[in-house]
Amino acid sequence: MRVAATLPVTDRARIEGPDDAFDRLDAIGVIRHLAPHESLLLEGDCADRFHRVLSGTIAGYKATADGRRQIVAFFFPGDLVGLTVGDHYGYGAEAIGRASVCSILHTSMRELSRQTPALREDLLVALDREVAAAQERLMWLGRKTARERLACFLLECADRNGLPGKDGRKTVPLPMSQLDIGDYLGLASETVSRALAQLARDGAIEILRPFAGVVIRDRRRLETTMDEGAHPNGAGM
Amino acid sequence: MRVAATLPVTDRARIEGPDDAFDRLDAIGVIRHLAPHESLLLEGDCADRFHRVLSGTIAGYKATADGRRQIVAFFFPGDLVGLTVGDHYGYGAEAIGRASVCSILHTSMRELSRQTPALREDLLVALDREVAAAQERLMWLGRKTARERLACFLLECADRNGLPGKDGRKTVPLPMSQLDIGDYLGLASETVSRALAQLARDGAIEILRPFAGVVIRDRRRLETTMDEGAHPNGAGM
DNA sequence: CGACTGCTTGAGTCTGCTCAATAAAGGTGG
DNA sequence: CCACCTTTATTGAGCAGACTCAAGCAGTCG
Repeated sequence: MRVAATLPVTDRARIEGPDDAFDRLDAIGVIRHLAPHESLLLEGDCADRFHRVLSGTIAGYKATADGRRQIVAFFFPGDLVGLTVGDHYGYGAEAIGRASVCSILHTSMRELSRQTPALREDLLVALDREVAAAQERLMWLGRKTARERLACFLLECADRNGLPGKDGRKTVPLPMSQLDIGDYLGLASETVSRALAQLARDGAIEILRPFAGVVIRDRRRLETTMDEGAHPNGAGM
Repeated sequence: MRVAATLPVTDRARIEGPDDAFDRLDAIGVIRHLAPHESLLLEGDCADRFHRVLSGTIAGYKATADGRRQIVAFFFPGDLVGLTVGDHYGYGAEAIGRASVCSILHTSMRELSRQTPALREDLLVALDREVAAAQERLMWLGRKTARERLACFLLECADRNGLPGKDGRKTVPLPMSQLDIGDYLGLASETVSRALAQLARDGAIEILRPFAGVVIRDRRRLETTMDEGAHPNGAGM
């Protein structure tokens, strides 16, 4: 898990980071390359496989009939997309930019996990993490202001994909558009833009131009912004 | 899973509903009775056991330093509380009213699952359902209006705990307070009260007085309300 | 080098918030 | 059994955070 985001990836790219049994998945899967915005799977589709991200970023989303969209997760290299034991996917998924994945059929997976019991355990861990992540974000969406959500998001991204810099600074690549960030945080894209601008004005971050990420300039300040109080929607105090 | 909500429960109560391997858990667990608002586990505590709800309702929640609270799940009889493979709980949990649970140590669980491989599978299914539920609710909190969230919530409760009535009507017991519902839906309790009142005015539901649930009077109308459009926060169109 | 897409910024507005006061239940103890 | 206190639900008034709409500005790509 956890890699520098978008690296040129050869056909059999190795994901860096702590070795988990998932590395073995690459051997039984099929590589697929995705163009920007190309769909990987649709909500409600019959779930006969899942995908391991090799490069790029994948967005998992739910949509309503009238066009509203909620991104339920961003998947980075090493992450598993479309993991479920049900028979239908709970969310759709599409590539943010160019991306590549390794697709594993449930049937192949079952076979492999007979030989490698550790895989079952790791699957449990992966699902567990997904639960924790989703529940953490329920807190964001239900009880935090736009600024707080942004701060939480940036710190999460920093911890997952941040590139270390001098004296605690981190460059955080954000491959997704501000519209996508809004759909992830339950905000309008304009609100994302304004909140980012304000964090930059406050000296917490620096925005990379043209927009491609941020540099964390004052992590402490960002962390206090995560919980500064004020009130999610509506009114005064 | 799925039972009539609050029944007088004897020490070794049997949960109704489709037999799952979890019934076996009751044999290796310890019964515990909880008073209203009594805490079952704390967020961040060392996770050495989980709990199966026997009777009553349990709320799983996260809280910020400044007192904001987000309920991440309601647990009804048959549900598993505090299920994780990590070593710390991701949320706290407390009883809504009187409740009883069966507490299973991870060590006992491991032992039992060696004998009963089906348990491992069911655990996966349980976690998978938790993921799906949390992600569904991300959509509610991120992209739905107060009325829509309420409609979604009532229909979810109806499907889990609803008591069938004549011609499609269902009595839906709601053991939690409106404040709890608000903390579940990311709303103020006043907003819950107002949204319920409006649904009742529209003829979709009938509110049981004193507040203890609702009767679904027009399910079709509730279902269209789930997605009626309009816009989550803020402004006009 | 246009046409697009994505980001920024401004103006105005609505949803859901806070604060506040009242009413209705529930629990407790005399 | 009733008075009292606490907790929960209702309803009103007013406010503000985040929305929509709209215009303007880069960058990017064909």
